Amino acid sequence: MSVGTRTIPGVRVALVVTADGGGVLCPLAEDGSAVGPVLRVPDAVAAVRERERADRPRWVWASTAETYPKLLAAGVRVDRCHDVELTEALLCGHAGRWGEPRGLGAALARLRGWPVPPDPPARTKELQPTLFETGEAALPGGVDPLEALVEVHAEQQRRIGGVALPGRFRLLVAAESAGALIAVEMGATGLPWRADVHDALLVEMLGSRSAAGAPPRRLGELAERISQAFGDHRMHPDSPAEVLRAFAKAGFKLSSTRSWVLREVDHPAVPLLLEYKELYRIHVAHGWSWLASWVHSGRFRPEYVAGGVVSGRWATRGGGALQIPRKVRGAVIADAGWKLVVADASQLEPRVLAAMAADHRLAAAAGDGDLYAALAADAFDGDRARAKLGMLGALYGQTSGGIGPLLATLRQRFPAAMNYVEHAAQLGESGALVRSHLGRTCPPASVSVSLEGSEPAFETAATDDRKALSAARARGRFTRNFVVQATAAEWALAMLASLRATLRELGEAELVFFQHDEVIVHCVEGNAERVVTAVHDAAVTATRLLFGDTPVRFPLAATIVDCYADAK
DNA sequence: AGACGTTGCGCC
DNA sequence: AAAGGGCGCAACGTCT
Repeated sequence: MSVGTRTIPGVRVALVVTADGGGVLCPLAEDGSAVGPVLRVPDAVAAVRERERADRPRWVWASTAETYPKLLAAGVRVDRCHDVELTEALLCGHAGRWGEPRGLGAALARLRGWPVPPDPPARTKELQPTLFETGEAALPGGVDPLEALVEVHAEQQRRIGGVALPGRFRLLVAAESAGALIAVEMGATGLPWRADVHDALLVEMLGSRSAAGAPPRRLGELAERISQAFGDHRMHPDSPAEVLRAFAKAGFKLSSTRSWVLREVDHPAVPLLLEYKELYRIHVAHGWSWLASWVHSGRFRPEYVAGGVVSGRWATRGGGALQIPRKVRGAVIADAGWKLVVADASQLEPRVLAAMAADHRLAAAAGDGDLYAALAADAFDGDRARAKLGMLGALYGQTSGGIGPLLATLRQRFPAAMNYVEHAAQLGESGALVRSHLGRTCPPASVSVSLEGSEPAFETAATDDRKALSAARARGRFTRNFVVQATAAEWALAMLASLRATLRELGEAELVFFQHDEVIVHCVEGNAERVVTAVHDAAVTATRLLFGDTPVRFPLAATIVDCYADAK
């Protein structure tokens, strides 16, 4: 079937998919102006497939999360897109108007000075309708969806050109949009997951399953022994309140039942409780009911939410995909004849800081090996644990736990890097906004914090001052970490997008998992070595895209394994 | 009963 | 003396 799209010029193509599966397309120039006629086709999927085959334009659409699953379900993958919704959120954030409705309807309303409608509620996987939906419902009556899309996109391109560092922001928009494509693809592909192996792991840890409603055998036994340790006082070990009461009866006043609090208590129930907590956690969070809800046909298919975290990290909806406990990773096993390539960026955040701050001394000290070991040799008398503690303290704004001397050492050895995070913290404390390397902007403080102007008239004033100071410090820790975490997320997205492009050329290799600084590729055995090379190349590409010719190295450790648990 | 906040722990 | 960033999830407690 020919829809004639090959003849349409334009590096971008705006696309609206209508409820009946038809499509409306319009070729655009880079600046968003239409450079060809609007084309109506009866089959949007076929039109996209054909145009993609021809010259892989950048698809401009309202929402990747909304449109792409349907294309993908029909077997159509696209190379690039511009996600209007995600871009709108980035632009609003950059302008200090964080959290405003980001949908096409809202963006158009702002543009035309109309009342801004709220975003339609996010649709979850389970609630996906069977037909295409284009967000038309979110547009005021009488507005042509394609017209709205083209108009908003052109305005976005203009706004992008007006930010302080437009080149970087363009990269951010491209990376965010690529991330949205990958999130949909990865959610559809799923992570190879052997339910039989998972079940065996659970039985090994928790004991066999009991009758419905009853805990697994070992959990039940532990609960029984815990009760005995409290003098046959019947209790639920998973209820913090009951545990506190039981300890109080035994003469221990505890501030909480956190494991590090329990560890300090000399009582026979403590080791049993600690073991119970660990197993109970596995049972409720990644036990048999998780397995039944989330693993089907040998795949764990979580729903990834690109741009779901303010720092640009992904979130997930359901399944807890970003918190897979190490103890169940043994169930992640490659298909027969296939391998897993597990790659993670080593100490990504300190390296990102070194690059952002152009701290050549930190770059040189880090090299391309174990950053903390190198730092330890360089400044901490070989004590790697202290080097790591100090660096993480600097990134998170920690001051307690006796790390003061460590921070002092770092400040002395790497002033550029330390000044960078200190400055970000000061900006946050004074109420200013901070941005990532590519221009993602932090949200404003929800409660405005003012250090000045408090009237010390009553005795509560001192308390208020303390509260305000504490809130300002918390804000400073947030902005301090934001600049690094958000830039690390950008590096990871750029790496992922580059890797995806290479894997498409390679074939028989698919991205199956991504978590902040770690990626898993599932590929035929014969491709594994090439995938490892692709991973390393992607790291180099991402580094160059973000930081140009920085001396900072971003090693990406990749291992070829059959089972996720065997990596690192 | 349902909304919402808190606790505690999993991951980075 | 303390003052550790970002999430998701399940269970519990409180309010409505």
